[in-house]
Amino acid sequence: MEHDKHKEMLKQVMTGMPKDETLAELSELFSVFGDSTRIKILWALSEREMSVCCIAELLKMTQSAISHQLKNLRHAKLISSRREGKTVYYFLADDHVRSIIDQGMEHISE
Amino acid sequence: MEHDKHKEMLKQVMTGMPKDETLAELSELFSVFGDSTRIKILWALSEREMSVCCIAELLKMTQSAISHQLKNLRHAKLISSRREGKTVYYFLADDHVRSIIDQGMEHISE
DNA sequence: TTATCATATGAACAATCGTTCATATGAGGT
DNA sequence: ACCTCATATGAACGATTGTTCATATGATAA
Repeated sequence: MEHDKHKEMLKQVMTGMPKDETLAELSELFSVFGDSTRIKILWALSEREMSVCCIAELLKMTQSAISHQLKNLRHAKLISSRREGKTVYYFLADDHVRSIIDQGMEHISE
Repeated sequence: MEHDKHKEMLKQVMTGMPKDETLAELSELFSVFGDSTRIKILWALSEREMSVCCIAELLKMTQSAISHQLKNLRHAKLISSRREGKTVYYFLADDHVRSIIDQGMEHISE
């Protein structure tokens, strides 16, 4: 029957799909990339590690705004930090970050 | 001087950075992936093309909610559609989509 | 200690977002 | 014409988000 084949098909797609929790985690990851301030920060850090005020100066934004966003990025484990005296240097946690950005770039430029 | 080297460094990072418009476009792309409903839809469509009501049934969500999200995905050029009688079938616009998702998946599973 | 510089953080605000509900459009079928 | 099924859409709602402002913490120097 037609209806049975339909249900069969839905079931098949369902079983291939990762569990809700995983997909939620995935969308959370992408939403971190979904803000231009954070993208700029990530890009800057992919060039070299930087202090908070340096990033703020580079992006012409408030130190507070940057600090808040660094918190988000740190929470998503995309960046790490290192303290040297008064200043804190931030850097990319791994190079998945850059490859995700590059993949997105590739999609845009077509 | 120390201060000149700092400005030099900032300038160098700036020149390497894509222009604001591009980064805004990039973050908009990622924010489309930044919602679990949309991720689920994209995943489903990466398995096979599907009608609106089929997606709604699969995700146990309202037809309206799905339709609104399909609009977002279509606007981001991640999906296309094909009409067959009364029903409209949606499918992935290209396979960048799947590779972006896979890249994200790779980051999560570590 | 006190002063200063670098960074972090909490509250408040406007703006954006995803869903729901009601309704509109559009394409058959009778 | 009418009815029905599939899809689209506008308004409204609560929820989340990014920035600002004010203030707190933390580290160094005097």
